[in-house]
Formats: sequence, structure tokens, C-alpha cells
Amino acid sequence: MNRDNNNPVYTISAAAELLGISIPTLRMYEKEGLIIPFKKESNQRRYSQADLDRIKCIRETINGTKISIEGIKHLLSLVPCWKIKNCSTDERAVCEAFISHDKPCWTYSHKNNLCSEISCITCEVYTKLSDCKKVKETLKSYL
Amino acid sequence: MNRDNNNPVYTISAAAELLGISIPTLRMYEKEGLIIPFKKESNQRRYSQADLDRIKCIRETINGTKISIEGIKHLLSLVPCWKIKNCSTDERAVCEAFISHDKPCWTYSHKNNLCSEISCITCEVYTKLSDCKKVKETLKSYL
DNA sequence: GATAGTTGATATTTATAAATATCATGTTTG
DNA sequence: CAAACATGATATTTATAAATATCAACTATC
Repeated sequence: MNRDNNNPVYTISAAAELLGISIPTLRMYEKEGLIIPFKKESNQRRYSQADLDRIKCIRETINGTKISIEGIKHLLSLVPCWKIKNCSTDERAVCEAFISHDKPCWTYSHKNNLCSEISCITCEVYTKLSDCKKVKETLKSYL
Repeated sequence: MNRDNNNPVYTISAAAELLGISIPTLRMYEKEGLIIPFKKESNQRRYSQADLDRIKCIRETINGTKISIEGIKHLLSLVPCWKIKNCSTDERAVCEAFISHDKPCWTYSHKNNLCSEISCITCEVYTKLSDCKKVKETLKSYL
């Protein structure tokens, strides 16, 4: 939402510096599907303030609550994206995000469905669920 | 449901033997709120076949999928017990299981609400959710 | 009433997730 | 066209969750 917050201005070294962590750690979080940094045409990553905030939250969850990365992925897989995006029954039937329960929806390729039209990096399912503490509240709002 | 499966016949040493794990591990799972073994008047634990199956599943989750115990607890906290048991709005407002998101509902004391009348050990919320892989299916059925 | 098995608690070991270091190769920028 | 920084990949280290061992006190069973 906030243009400034979502402006991808930090290089990976700047982001690592600001967060006090190493560069490979940032790449690992991305590989695990916890963050989707902006990528330039040349494939270089650029991080926004929103990304940094998200990563801070991820780290609090891993190091504070002791939920493992695998646990966080499973928790985020429960976000009812099909409700949020209003998927049809037919689309759900063939959607990995709807069917599986081990990874967040934005880690799938989304071919042949409603989400193939849009970019996960700006999708509300991704942006609003930076914090897996919010999963239950989100679920309640649809139950 | 099955009388045989839920018959608490195994001592803790027999259960540990059958599962190929140590006694302190069984006590740990209980302390973490993942299992509720039957307790005799003398406070001794007795395990049923259903308990053993549940523990096998817990171990597969911890050692197979790499979700930590803390992660499993968080996942199980998302089970919509208030829907399953049909809690009133007033009851939900003061229920820790409804409000919090870090432990399964059956780990709370349930004073002053609908659940204070019943025993978690036989409650369908506990018995049907031995496997946190079932959480998403359960959620879908209420969404 | 003696033996075997239980209790909870604390201390220790083991297994492994999380984080980092290092690499050869590629890209950006002054 | 160098110097600085990026890339992905693999190897290594570190931190800690998970499991176990051990304890003194208590309970069951024969």
C-alpha cells in the first residue's frame, strides 16, 4: 500500500547489514518461500522496507516462538487464499495451494488458474500475511 | 469410538517398548499437550492403542516433516473447536482456546464455559485431530 | 515387606535446523 | 576495464530442539 514501504531500494548486502544477519540467510528465507524480494532484470534482488519488516517478524517467530521454518510454512499454507481471492469450485479442484498443506500458496506456480493473472508479490494474501500470528485471525474472519 | 482402540491397557514402559522410544519422551509429549493419556486414581498413566497411533503420527511429523513440537502446537491451535462444539459468542469471548494461537484447545483448563462439562480425552476435537495434517481438511469443512 | 515399576524433576547427550563461510562465476558501476 | 558486489551452490559451523539418562521419592504387586 504505502509506496515508500514497498519501494525495493536495498541491495542484499544493505538488507543484511540493516537486519544484522548474513546474506546466505536472506537467500535461504527466500528459497523456503517466506519472502519474495523484488528482482531486477539482471536477477539481482532488491529489498523494500516492507520486506525488512517481514524478515524481522520471521526471525522473531523462528528464534522467539521456536516454530521451525517448516512449521511456519505449514501454518501459512492454511491461509484460505481461495476465499480471499474468491476462487471458483473448479479452480480449487486443480489448485495446489487449495489441496496441499505444506507450503504457502505463493510458492506455487499458479498456472491455469485465477492467480496466473496476478503477481504474488503484490497479492494481499502474501502482503497481509507477513506474520503467521495473524493466520488465526484471518481464519476466524472467514469461519 | 472403538472400545478396544481406546482401552487404556498399556503401562508407560509397555508403550515405550512398543513405540521404540524412551519413557521421558512419552512424558514430554504429554507435557507439551500433544497427548492426554488416561490416568488411574493413583496418577499412573495407561495408554490405549489409539494413544500409540497418535504418538506414531506425532513422531512422523516431528522427525519426518521437520515441524517442531512448538509448530505442531501452533497448528493444532487453529482447529476451530468453537465451531465444532458450537460455542456461543459470549463463551468465545472469554475462551483462551478461541483467543490464543499457541496451544491446542485441550491444554486449557476450560473453567466457566461449555467445555468445563466435558472431558477433553473423549472430545472429538482431541480425538479426531491426532494428525496435524488433518487440520486443513477440518478448516475447509467449516470455511 | 521386598521387587519391580511408577512419579516428576534435573542434567546430559544427540541430532539436526539455522546460520554462516567460502567458492567459482557473473553483473554492476565509476 | 577494474573494483565492488552480485549470483547459486556446497561445505562448515553454531545453536538448540528432541531425546535420553539419572535421580530420590512414591506406588503397585506378589
